[in-house]
Amino acid sequence: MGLVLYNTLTHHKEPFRPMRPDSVGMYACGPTVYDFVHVGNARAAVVFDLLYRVLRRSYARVTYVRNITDVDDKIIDAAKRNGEAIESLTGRTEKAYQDHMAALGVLPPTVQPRATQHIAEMIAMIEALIAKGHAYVAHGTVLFHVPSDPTYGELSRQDREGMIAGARVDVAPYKRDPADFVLWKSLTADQPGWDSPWGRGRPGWHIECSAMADKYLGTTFDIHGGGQDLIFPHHENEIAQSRCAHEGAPLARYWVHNGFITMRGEKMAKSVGNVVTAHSLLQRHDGETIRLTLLSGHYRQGLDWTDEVVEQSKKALDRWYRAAGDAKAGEPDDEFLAALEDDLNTPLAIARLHGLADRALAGDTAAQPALKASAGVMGVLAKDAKAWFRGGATGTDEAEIEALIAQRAAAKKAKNYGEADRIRAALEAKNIVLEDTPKGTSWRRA
RNA sequence: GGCCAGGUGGCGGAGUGGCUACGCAUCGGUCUGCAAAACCGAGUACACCGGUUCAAUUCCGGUCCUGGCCUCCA
Repeated sequence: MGLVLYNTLTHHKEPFRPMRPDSVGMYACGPTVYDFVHVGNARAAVVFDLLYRVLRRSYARVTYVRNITDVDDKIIDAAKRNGEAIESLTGRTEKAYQDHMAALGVLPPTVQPRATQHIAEMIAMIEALIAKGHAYVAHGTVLFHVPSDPTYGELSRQDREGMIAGARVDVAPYKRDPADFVLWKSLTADQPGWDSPWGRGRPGWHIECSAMADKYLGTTFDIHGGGQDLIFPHHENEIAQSRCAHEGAPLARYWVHNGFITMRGEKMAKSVGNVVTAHSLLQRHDGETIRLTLLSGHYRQGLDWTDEVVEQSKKALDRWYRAAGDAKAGEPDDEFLAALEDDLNTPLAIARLHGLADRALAGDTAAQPALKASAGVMGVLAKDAKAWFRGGATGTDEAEIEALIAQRAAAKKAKNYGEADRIRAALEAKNIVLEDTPKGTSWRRA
């Protein structure tokens, strides 16, 4: 079969063929580190992590680059508000991000470059753009001249008229064209910045991705990913900068964009005030539950975040852990893999996992290793079953639970079912569920 | 206004020109002291209006509605 991906550039699903037979280069836009990421940011990370995992099955070398944006107005503002040094804020936020991603089963990318460590590369690219007539300097600020790139707008299918008609275009007086955007922003001496050929300043938003992608993946690479809201202007501008700096060579061959997380149908965003952070969710749910919820809908569709969908994912994982038992991972199921290779059709893949669980529960021992391995490709079912059902601190001592189970067994033997049910209810109140089997009573945390 | 996605059963959510998606919830049953888990069974869907077709939820056109982007944004 082989992987098929929907390419935003062409609006079609296309068979994925890398530039080189055995290696793939992929870039995904990472976080701006000034605060905890929300579920929407987590979705992007999980989606591209899944793509990374799928690619690694078929290609010997996959280079996955995910940047860390550690220079930005929001960072400077947040640091000022906190009375904290910028490096302190970005350092501790990045640490939290790495921890949260690990909890969600997101593998570390091959490279996680930081913007502040690539200022020289950005300056070099800006100089090249000026030399080629695609950028100009105005009052210490360097701007990309959009009309100098005749193919501008290809990704978002926006023409310049459309852009300018948008109410929020900032038509600064020093711009030659309303659509021109900043490559290097001039700053006064007291603001955090770097020296450059155009004076003190800091890079514009888009240039870091172009410069770092060039450094780690080369002029043209295979896949570029990000959230749908980055299509315009961020990715459009990245494309323009890189192509113009590289004599027309395209930046990326496949563009992959994930849909949004919504709350009651509305986009999750700080400005709306409806964000749920990964941090807060991880305090209430296992990372696998959150990850499966994020993958429960197709990545290009919107996903409305509710307690119900999280609960459904929890139940699915309970069932799979029960079905897989202590089996070691074997080979993933072919139909499952085919679903993932069809543009990451995770809902269909999940249906396949349910099918494997059915077989495993019916006593097909071959289905257990297949279930474990298949779910593993999706980054879930990675723990052992006992840890899944009994893990998590609830403050109830396990010895105490066993003692109560023994008491209940005695009561049952004496046909004192009132007492037996009382003990069971008392444990249930502590979130402990008992299951009587022919081999005795077992327990799990709900 | 321009551009881009969508509207599937109580809910979540795939997919297909004719054949049960799947899951959650619900109802009935098996099992159980009763539960839990598991299993069996039940059921309902494809926004609306036209068109193409032997046949459309699936293709085409139109209408209505929802969400996103239009230089903060995953």
